[in-house]
Amino acid sequence: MNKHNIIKPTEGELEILSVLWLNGASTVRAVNETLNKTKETGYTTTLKLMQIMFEKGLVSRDSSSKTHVYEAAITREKTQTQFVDKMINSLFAGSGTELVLHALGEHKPSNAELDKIQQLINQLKKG
Amino acid sequence: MNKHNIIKPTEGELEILSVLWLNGASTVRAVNETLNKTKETGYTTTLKLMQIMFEKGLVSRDSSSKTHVYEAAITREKTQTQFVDKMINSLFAGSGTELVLHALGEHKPSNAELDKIQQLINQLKKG
DNA sequence: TCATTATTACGATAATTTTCGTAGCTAAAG
DNA sequence: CTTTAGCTACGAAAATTATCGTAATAATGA
Repeated sequence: MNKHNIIKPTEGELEILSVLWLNGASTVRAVNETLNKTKETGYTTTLKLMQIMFEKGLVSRDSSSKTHVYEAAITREKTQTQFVDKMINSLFAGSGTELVLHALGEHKPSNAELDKIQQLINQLKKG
Repeated sequence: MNKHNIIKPTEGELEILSVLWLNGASTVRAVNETLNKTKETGYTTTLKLMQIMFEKGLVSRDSSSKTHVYEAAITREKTQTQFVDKMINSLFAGSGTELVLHALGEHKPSNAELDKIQQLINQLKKG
């Protein structure tokens, strides 16, 4: 429907997308099994959700063989941006910096990771 | 119901909480007017939502006078943590650092803000 | 060929969230 | 005292999301 995904995945859809991003193209059964590691879900429930996602354009599928193979049709990066933006606006008064400070405070990264962040900061300062 | 807010506000509820966090205790009318600056919403719609939020414990209210005055019952900070955690898990493979890097890349902060972030990083490295 | 198995399609239902109309109450204005 | 205006309560409906049972279909192997 919408060429440029203004469609915001629901929470359930996001879980499925996560699996697809992580594992690549997968059958419904494979996705369902992955989901069941953390959350009990019926096969047809997952199937139905993925069919709806197909209609919405969130996933594509190869239906050449009986067992369809689904693939994420939106990138992880775009979706991250979509959600991060929404959250910054609704919870951090529009300030990305606030979000960064909050995240750093809550999830203490290792020194190596801190270095990586610092590197990006230096780069941003120069640019 | 739940002593420690495991209750996740819906999107609509979050918008109302944002107004309450920003403006402090407010009447339904005041909240509704603020909401209408960016989004058309009927008065009774906002009222009903806030009543439901009261039942859920998301807001408290002073009903001593006819016109009730509502106040956020959960802190912005706790809610931020709740949503940031969820997002890190569902969209950033559990890595807070990834979220930070993404946010920095998308929302280029000013140099002053970058300094503030760097300061926190240095502090974390030492601690 | 026939029975078994795995899969999709379809539709119905439940659960949740959002929206709004209307009634009843109260205070203030006249 | 009566009318008017604004507010809450209540209930119902619409819209969205999540769940699952069942039928139809195709593939597999005996």
